[in-house]
Amino acid sequence: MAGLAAGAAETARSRRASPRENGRGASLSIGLSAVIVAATPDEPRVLALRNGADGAEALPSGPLESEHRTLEIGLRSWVERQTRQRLGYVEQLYTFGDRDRIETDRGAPVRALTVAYLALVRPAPREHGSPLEARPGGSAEAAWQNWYRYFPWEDWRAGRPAAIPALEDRLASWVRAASGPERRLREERVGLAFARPWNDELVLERYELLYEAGLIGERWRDLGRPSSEAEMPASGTAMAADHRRILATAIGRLRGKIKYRPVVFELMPPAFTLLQLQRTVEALSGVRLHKQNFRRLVEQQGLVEETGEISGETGGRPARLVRFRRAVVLERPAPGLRLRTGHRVPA
Amino acid sequence: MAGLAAGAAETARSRRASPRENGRGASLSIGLSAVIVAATPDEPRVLALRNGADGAEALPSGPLESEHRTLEIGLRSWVERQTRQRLGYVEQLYTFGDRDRIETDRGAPVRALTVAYLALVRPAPREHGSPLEARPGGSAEAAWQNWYRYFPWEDWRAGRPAAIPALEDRLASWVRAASGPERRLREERVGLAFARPWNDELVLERYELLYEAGLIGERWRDLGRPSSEAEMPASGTAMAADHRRILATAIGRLRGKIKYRPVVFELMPPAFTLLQLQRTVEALSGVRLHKQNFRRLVEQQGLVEETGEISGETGGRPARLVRFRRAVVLERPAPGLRLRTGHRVPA
DNA sequence: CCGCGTAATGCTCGATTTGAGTATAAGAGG
DNA sequence: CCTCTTATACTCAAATCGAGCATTACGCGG
Repeated sequence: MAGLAAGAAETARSRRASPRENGRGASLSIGLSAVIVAATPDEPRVLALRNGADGAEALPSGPLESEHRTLEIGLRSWVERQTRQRLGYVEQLYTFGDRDRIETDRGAPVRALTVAYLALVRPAPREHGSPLEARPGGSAEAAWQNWYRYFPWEDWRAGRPAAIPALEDRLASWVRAASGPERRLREERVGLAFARPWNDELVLERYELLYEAGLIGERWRDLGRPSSEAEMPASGTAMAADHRRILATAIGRLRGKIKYRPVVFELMPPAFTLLQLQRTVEALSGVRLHKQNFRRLVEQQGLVEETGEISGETGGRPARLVRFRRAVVLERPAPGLRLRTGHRVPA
Repeated sequence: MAGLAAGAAETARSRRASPRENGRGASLSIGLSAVIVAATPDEPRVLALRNGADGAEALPSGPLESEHRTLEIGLRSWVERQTRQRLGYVEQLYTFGDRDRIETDRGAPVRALTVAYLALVRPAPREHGSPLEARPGGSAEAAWQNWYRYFPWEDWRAGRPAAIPALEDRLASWVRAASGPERRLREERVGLAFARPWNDELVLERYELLYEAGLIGERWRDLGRPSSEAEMPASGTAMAADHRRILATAIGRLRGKIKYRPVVFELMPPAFTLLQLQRTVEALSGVRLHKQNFRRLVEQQGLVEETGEISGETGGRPARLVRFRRAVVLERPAPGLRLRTGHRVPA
């Protein structure tokens, strides 16, 4: 958790503010990047631009400008200009600043500091359940992408992903390639990240392992060596710079957060059925859930309330439409703690 | 959670790198700040410098330098130079960057971006249980401070803090001072942040409410108006710039994190008794815990293991000394989730 | 109108976990 | 040996969980 491994990237990023001279001779640029997430009951989606400097897909990003009062405002305005997508829920993710996160400004190297954000958007009503528009409007290059395109090993909804065995094989040899304490360390990291039962939150940890083991395209690009496709079985689509690492951070954070904050509802339409909710959670977390217990949880936690309406679109028996019950935020301290009241003394 | 309220501060900060010109005319500086936490069974402590520009206490901080390969390395080196304190566990907290977080460089305003970190340090063996050295060595101005000095309303270990009634009174009038939807909003925010039962994690939310309501010294300083002490009943010691906000962020994060990650152990000596552990958790979270249930939790979760030794220092019957059981990280997905395995289908 | 297929919803039930105690053990100090 | 203080064991009802089975209600193809 503490500290991300260094992710090198000499790829130039477009649209940055012109860099400033650092008193000590190096240059510095500050960027804002956004992981913009939407979801249907089938697919978790992220907004990507097709215009990476090297043609790779990229996250919407732009420079911090002085007229932006706060970082978040800067981000919102950039995103809206770039993708014509209005942002609702926004939270700061992480600030990436390794020295080797370099871009070039007219040939001069520039240290790139990027403050990354996670944003959740609600699909237009008719889109929930049907595919989202591929083109969210605005910049012609912005498109919604199923995020498992970048992380095929993260989707366990239909059972163990086909990519896993090959990846585990390669990881095992990567472990064997080391010796002594380093080997034990690798062993432990792999064991934790790929343990059964599957831990859906370790998205970043898995990405970093695969990166270090040379199973991620970006790794070879960052090293300046050609990537031999054969070496990377089903390792997903590459992205510009370290955007895939940022995306991994976002997915892990979101998967964790839905378990103790009612953030899923930021992705749901105003009214929905319990199965739609369940499928959306499943899409995000990449695992299947037990239907009856899921509804029991949602209902007895008071997360939703009746709208009184009925959906006919189910394909089976019609379902009640419910909506998010805002009051729950005032009632539960934060659904799902450790240290329950039983550990506390009445005071 | 999404977005921090703007925290203004025209106080100059010392020891920043010289600012760089921003293409658009404004200047920018990047700082690293550290909330360094230690704990005894009695007191949660934070390392503070006594040398704020206006004499206020400040968090250790310094500029990002180009020779630092990563932000975290830069932070560590700064802290070690400034306080002679070696850092163990370090995690990035938040990046603060409101435009009005300004410092001045020879008269010119500079936008200050600060990447804040949370660090946990283990006291020297003999210090756990006895007071920490006031002077951690290194810079003569660094001193450990009980963090409740800055947040008197956060310590409920001895029952409702004396400061609370006055603060709630003042908050109630602040709520009444608004009307319409703004009033309802304030009402809800206060209701949530100060609800019974007390929610120990809402440290930042409470600080921001008190700040907005004018009950925090920094507010008046930031507005450039004299703070009438009478208006601020028991509102704690002020800090330089927005350091108290950063500290609030850190405390809230730490209080939340101990509930699902074994981070407390980063603050414990190698061997300790269960009561020492309990008291440390209580000191951090500011609430008292049920002794028997606390031990049951710790033991049956497998968080600790016997050392075989016995402590004589208890004041009562001698206690077993235990140590953190590292293996727990490999066993439990993350002690304390929602969505237990019962919601998952075997796949 | 019947029988499927597909979902929605209801309900059960043993196994754990929790919340809140009570009871007993083992030192130190007088 | 009495008291104070803390450690540690054990209890027990209530709530929650994990895993199912059973029933209901549409649309649709005959």
